Order: sequence, then C-alpha cells, then structure tokens
Amino acid sequence: MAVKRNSDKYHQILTAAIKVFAERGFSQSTISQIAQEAGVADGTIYLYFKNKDDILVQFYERMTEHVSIRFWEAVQQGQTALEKLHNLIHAHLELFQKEPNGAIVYQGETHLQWRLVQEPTRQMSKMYRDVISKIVALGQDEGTIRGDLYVGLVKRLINGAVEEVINTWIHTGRDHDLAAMAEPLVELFINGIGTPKGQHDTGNQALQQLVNHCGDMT
Amino acid sequence: MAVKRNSDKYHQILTAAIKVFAERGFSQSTISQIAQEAGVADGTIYLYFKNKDDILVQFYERMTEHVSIRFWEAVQQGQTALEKLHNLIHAHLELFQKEPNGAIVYQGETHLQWRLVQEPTRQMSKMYRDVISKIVALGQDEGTIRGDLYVGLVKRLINGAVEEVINTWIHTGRDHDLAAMAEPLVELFINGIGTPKGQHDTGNQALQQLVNHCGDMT
Amino acid sequence: MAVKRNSDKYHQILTAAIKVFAERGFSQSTISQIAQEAGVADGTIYLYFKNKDDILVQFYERMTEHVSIRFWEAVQQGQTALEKLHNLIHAHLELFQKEPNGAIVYQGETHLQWRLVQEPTRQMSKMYRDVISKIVALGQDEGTIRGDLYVGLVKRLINGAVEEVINTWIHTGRDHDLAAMAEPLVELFINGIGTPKGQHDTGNQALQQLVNHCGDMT
Amino acid sequence: MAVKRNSDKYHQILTAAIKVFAERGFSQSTISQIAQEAGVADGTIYLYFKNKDDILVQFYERMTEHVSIRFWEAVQQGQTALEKLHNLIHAHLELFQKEPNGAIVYQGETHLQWRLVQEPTRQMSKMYRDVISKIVALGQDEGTIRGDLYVGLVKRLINGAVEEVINTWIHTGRDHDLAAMAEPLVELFINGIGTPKGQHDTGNQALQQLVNHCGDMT
DNA sequence: TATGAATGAGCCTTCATTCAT
DNA sequence: GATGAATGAAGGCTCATTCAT
Repeated sequence: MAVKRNSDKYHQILTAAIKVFAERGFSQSTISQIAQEAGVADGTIYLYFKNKDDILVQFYERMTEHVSIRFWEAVQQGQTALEKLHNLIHAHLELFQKEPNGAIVYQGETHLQWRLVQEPTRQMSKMYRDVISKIVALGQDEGTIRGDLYVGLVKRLINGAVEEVINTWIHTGRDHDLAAMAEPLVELFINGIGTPKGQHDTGNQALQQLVNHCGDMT
Repeated sequence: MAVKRNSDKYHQILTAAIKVFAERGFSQSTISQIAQEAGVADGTIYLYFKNKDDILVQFYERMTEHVSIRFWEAVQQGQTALEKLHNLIHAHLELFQKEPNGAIVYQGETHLQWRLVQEPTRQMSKMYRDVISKIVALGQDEGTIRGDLYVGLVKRLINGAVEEVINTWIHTGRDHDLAAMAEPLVELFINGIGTPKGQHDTGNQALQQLVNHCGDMT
Repeated sequence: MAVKRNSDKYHQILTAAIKVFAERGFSQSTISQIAQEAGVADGTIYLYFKNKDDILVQFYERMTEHVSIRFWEAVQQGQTALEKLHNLIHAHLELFQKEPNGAIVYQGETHLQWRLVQEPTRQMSKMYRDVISKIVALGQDEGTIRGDLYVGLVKRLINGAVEEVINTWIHTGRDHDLAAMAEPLVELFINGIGTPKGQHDTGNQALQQLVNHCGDMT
Repeated sequence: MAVKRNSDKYHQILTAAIKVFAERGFSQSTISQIAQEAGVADGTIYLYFKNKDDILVQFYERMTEHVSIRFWEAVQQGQTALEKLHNLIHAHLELFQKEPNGAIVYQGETHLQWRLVQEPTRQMSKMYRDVISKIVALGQDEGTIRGDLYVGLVKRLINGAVEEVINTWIHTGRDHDLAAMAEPLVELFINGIGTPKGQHDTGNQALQQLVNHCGDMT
C-alpha cells in the first residue's frame, strides 16, 4: 500500500482491470484474469490495491474526478447556454467513446455495486446537476431557455437520454460515431418533439390542456 | 422441473429471489439467501428453476411479457398521440413504482447479465421502439408531433429519461410519487426546454445555426 | 419393509435397478432413475428396499443363490469330471449371457462395493471353490485330472479366465455367442497351451526344469 | 494447471488419491479426504488436476505406460517362450504386489469408470495381447507351445487368471507372497489340469471326443 | 399402498487473499 | 518490489430419504 498510485504498474493494472470488468462484469472477473491481462503476478495487484473492490472504487474515484474536470472545461468553452449544453453533451459522448471500457464499467456497475461506489456516484450526480443548473440559469437570462423548468427533472432528462444513447452504442457494436449524436440530441432537448408552439392554433383542446397542465411544475 | 411454473411455491421463490437480487445484486446473492427469504429449503429452488441463472432469465421473460402487454394496453387507452405518450410513460412509472424490486433488478442487471437476458432485452427494446414509432406517426398525422424526427433517437430520449427518473427514485429512498412524474416528463418531451419557437426573434445567430443544423436529421 | 419380497413391484424395481446400475454404475445411478425405469414413484422404492445400498445387497443375495443352484445343477448333469467342468462353465457363460445387466453389475461392483456385498461374494467364492474341488477330485479318481493340483489355484485359474471372457464379451458389444466359448475354454484348461507331454523329448532342459519346478506345488 | 506434473506435490497428491480410492472406491472418495491424506488444502489439488475425474485418468495413463514398459522389459529378459511367459506373469504379480493400492484401483475401477479410462484400458489390453501373441509365436517356433491356439482366448485365459489371483490376494489380507504364484500359474497354463496326453489311453471316449472337439479351434 | 414435493446434508469447485522466496 | 503456489472459506448443485396426502 505504500506504493505510489501513479506508477506505471498501477495504471497498467487499473487499465487491465477495467478491460476485464468491461468484458465480463465486475463479479465475474477474477484477480487472475486481471493479473494476466496486466502482465503481472496475482500477488502484485495487492501491492497497489487493498482488494478487488478497491480496484473498482479507485476507478470510480478517478473517473468521477476526470469527468468532472472535463465537463466543466467543456461548458466553459461555450459562450451561450446552447453552446455550453452542446459542449457538455459532446464531451460526455466523446469521453465514453474514447474509453469504451470505462464507459461500460461505469454505466454497468453503478447500480449493482451501489454500496461500493455510492460516494463517487453521488458526487458525479451532483456535479451533473450543477452543470445543468448553471446552463439553465444562463439560458434563462439569455431568454433561450424557458423559465418554468424544474432543474432536477431537466438533469434527469438530459443525463438519462445521453446515457441511453451511450448504452445503445455499446450494445450495437460501437460502430457509429457516438459524439456525432450530440447535435441532434441537443436539438431535441431544446425544441422537443412537438410542433412549434404558437405557430399554429392546434384546435386540440385536450392536448393543450395536458401540455399546459404539465407545464405547471416549477 | 416437472413442477408447474404457476404454483404458489414458484411465485414465492421468484418474488423472494427478486427481492434478494434487488438488495445485493444478482452475483452477490446466494441460493441460500433466496431460499431463506422464500421460506423453503435450498434444494426446493431446483424443483422450480434449472439453476441460479434460470431464476433471472425467467424473471426477465415474465417481466418482458408483462410490460409489453401493459404498455400496449396503456397506449391503446389514449386517443391522441399526446395522451398515448402520457399513458405509456405513466404506465411505465407506475409499474416500476408498484414493483420496485423488479425495477431495480430489471434496470440494474440488464447490462451486466447481458449474455443471460439478451433475448428478452432485445424484445423489450424493440417493443418500446414500436410503441414510440406508432405514437410519433399518429402525432405527425395529427399535426402535434414534428415531422422531422429520427424515431430511434426519440425512443432513446424518452426511454433514457424515464429510466433515469426511475433510477433516481430508487436511489433517493422512493419517497415521492413516481407515477406523478409522467406529466412533467411528457411536457418536456413535447415542448423541449427552449423558449417557444417563432414567438420571439432570438438575435443569437449561432444558436439558431446550431439548432437549425441539428434539426436536419430525419 | 413389511412388503413381500416376491410381489410384482419388487421384481419390477429390482430389474430396473440392475439395468440402471449396469448402464451407469451403482454410484452414478440415482433413485429417481431407477424409479423412472421401473415406472414407479421414488418413494415407492423405499417400501421394498431399506435404502439404495439395500437394492444392491438384495441383488447380490439373489444372484448368489440363483447362481449356486444353477451351477450345482449343471455339474450334476454331467457324468465325468470333464463333462461336469464343461457344464459348469457353459452354465456360467450362458447365465451371464442371458442376463447381461446382472453380469455387468455383478462383475463390476463386486470389488468396489466390497463392504456391502462381502458376505454374498464370500459365499459365491466358496461355492465355486467347492464345485471345482468336487470336479477335480472326481477327475483324479477317473484318472483324467492330474493329482498334483492346488485346488485353490485351479479355482482362480478357471474363475478368472471365465470372468475375463465375460468381461471381454461385455466390452466388445456382446455380439458373439458367449456360451460357445465353453468348449475351447475347457480344452485349454485340460490340455494347457504347451505341446503334449511325453510325445517328444523337449531337449530344452531349462524349460523342463521350470515346468517341473512349477509342478511342485500341491 | 500451470504447475508441473512431476513436482513432489503432484506425486504426493496422486499417491494419496490412489490410497483413498483403494480404500473407499472412486465415487465414495471425496476431494477433502484426498487432500487430508496428502496433507494439502482442498484447493491445492486443483492446481495439479483439472478435476476429480482427472486424478483417475492421470493415474490410468501413468499406470498403463509404466506397466507396458515393465512388461516388455520382463519379456525381453527371457530366452525361451516359457521363460518369457514366466517373467511376464512374475512382473505382473510383483508390480501389483509392490503397489497394492494401484492394483486395487486399477482392477476395481476399470469397469465402472469405463467412460473415463476407456483409452488407457484399450491400450493396456492391446499391449497384453501383443505380448502374449509374441510369446505364443516364439513357443510355436520352439515347439514348446501348441500350434492350434486362438491367441485371443489365450490372452483372456492368462490375463483373467492372473487378475483373479491378484484379486484373491487383495481380498485375503495380502499376507502371502503374490509374486511366488507366477511359477505354479505358468505350469498350469502350459500343462493344463488334465493328465499328460498320450501317456495312457483314457478309455473315456466321451472325454476324448469333447477334448478333441474343443481342440478344433484355431 | 403409492405418490412426489420437500428437505438439507454433503460434495466439487472457484477464487480472493496471503506469504515464503 | 515481485512472484505464484498454497490456502480454505463459501457457494452452486445433487440426491438419498422422508412424510403428508
């Protein structure tokens, strides 16, 4: 344990572990498989990690930190709310596209290893919410984003949709360009799937009622 | 195996298993824990299920079938596309709210036990896509849903958002009314988070460009 | 246990058990398999047999008794020692040819289930020795069988050869006529594989010494 | 599995296993018993053997090879057919006397674990037949062994008798000198149990007929 | 008598973890 | 630091046996 967490071996093992976890799932992966993938002896792993769980935990901690930095960075590089939102989603997709193993593990094990990764997951969730919150506020200032939004729900809408896009990508052979989905996604978030409002009189009272009613939430 | 799959014991064991799986994850759950929870002997489980995997598989098969029926039912009970969409999402949320353990297992193990539940998962995904597809087509006929939509993405948007809402509910103690989230969700899907289009001149050219560009997808 | 050991069910089960034992070996056979083969419920077996071991034990007891009777009968139907010997071996081969499952179980499990079948096996061995002993004595009286024989060894010679012939028959698909091997076997027992003694002067002193030396045993 | 098959531990475990198998039979033996007998942990066995079956298989393979070498060696050290036959049988008895556990397992499990040890058993059988075949041919050249023999049957005669002698030895406390049985056995094989042919006129026509008839086989 | 669902002890096997080298 | 043989606890699964019907 006195071994530095930045040595080559450390990263070698962590990378190998994530690859194995991605292929077989955390519980179905064995220390031996990780050791073999990393090209080290089984025992060596215990010089860098407290135990098997610890590998996952350290991955989550690093992933959370890495993602946080990258997301804030992406958001800052946009001027308008819309640009920021686009950059956020693009960064999200790009990151997971570049590190598909990390993506698989991150998205797959989050729910199952809840106990282990509770804390990093909470941080990640909070960070995402803060980012969205900031973008929404800016957009509202700009007049490009509606004022009557429940940010918590918007965060779930965006995060859920993005993760579902990533999941589909993972399970369909990862052949298409994931990052390219950022634009159509943003467009859907902004405009919705309904016909432009105010442009025509829908005459459909029930729909208007439902939509109006739905819009009450703040 | 010669024992009926509709007996009391069968459901007793399946229910117990789902509860245990929800609490500890499939891989961390033991047959003994399930047996204890079900109030039967370990060996009894093997009179109703081929092996541990089979419990999960049978749960998925039943869940898929149940959900399919329920979703189509819900959609049929709506007149307009909007009503149908609302009913679908409400049914989804309500179902998982009523059976939180099933929800946890279903959403949690899908990715990890991919090998085992591949087929049911594919069916479920296809069913969801078909439902969305039908609603979108109807809405386009009605003039309430945009014509320039990529249904695959819409499905991911809606499904992802709904599942994220469920996940959040699961991980926050399940205290609020999950089904009540249907209306605000639908409203977001329909109207998006942007300000009503055409009502004001945004003056922000970059945004318009981005949004316009995004809108190209068909 | 109060159930008669001569009812139809009893024989039905015993026959089924021997068939299953012959196919899979005693240890690899299950009560369920036997029950299925016999067309009865698992529990029914325990009305006729104390436990699984008891099935084998009762088979051995019956087999031993049956074989004893048959062998003595065969021997009595011969006049000369040679005829008796031939009849014995023919009966042995014929019996096992008619009941190959019994043969397989009898020959296969004898050594392995030694503890269980010790007593019947001892009886069988003793009976065989007695039969051979009687035949040898008669032959010596007749002048057709050598006087300088160690009966214990003769019994092993004959019994071993016959059982090996049966084993080979079992493991080669049981296609040839087993009982027909009686005559050539007897001929070998009587005349040996050496050239007729006294007919030629072997000139090979070492051989004569060895054979003479061997002949010392009484 | 990556562990050498010639290490001390390997032999330690194999020896222990054969001892346990000899005492209780293969099916009734447990890995724990073997581990305890070998003085290792249960898991250690799986570093050297794929599974329980593999222990038996490896034993058979080694036994077959060892026996083959030893038998051919013994045969080569004899000059005449008779000497060779004697050496073969003596080697057989001596080998099994020195390793009684191996003998018990080898003779006992051959039939029952047929599936597992089919191949080694076939090799052993073929080897034995080849050895006998060679000896018989030599003896016929020398004029010491009859010309009208069916080698297959001779092999069964000799092998069966020798194995029966070994079995009896095993089941009678192994107190007498097994190897010493080689000479009387050979003498019986060569001369048979009948009175010397041609020395006296047996007057018993039926016997002569039978024996003559039997002798027809080639 | 007959049934067969239920039981639970016991076994094979895996694998995280340790430690002597 | 690095190794990998050794450990042994734990889990999935089987199956002989029982017993309520």
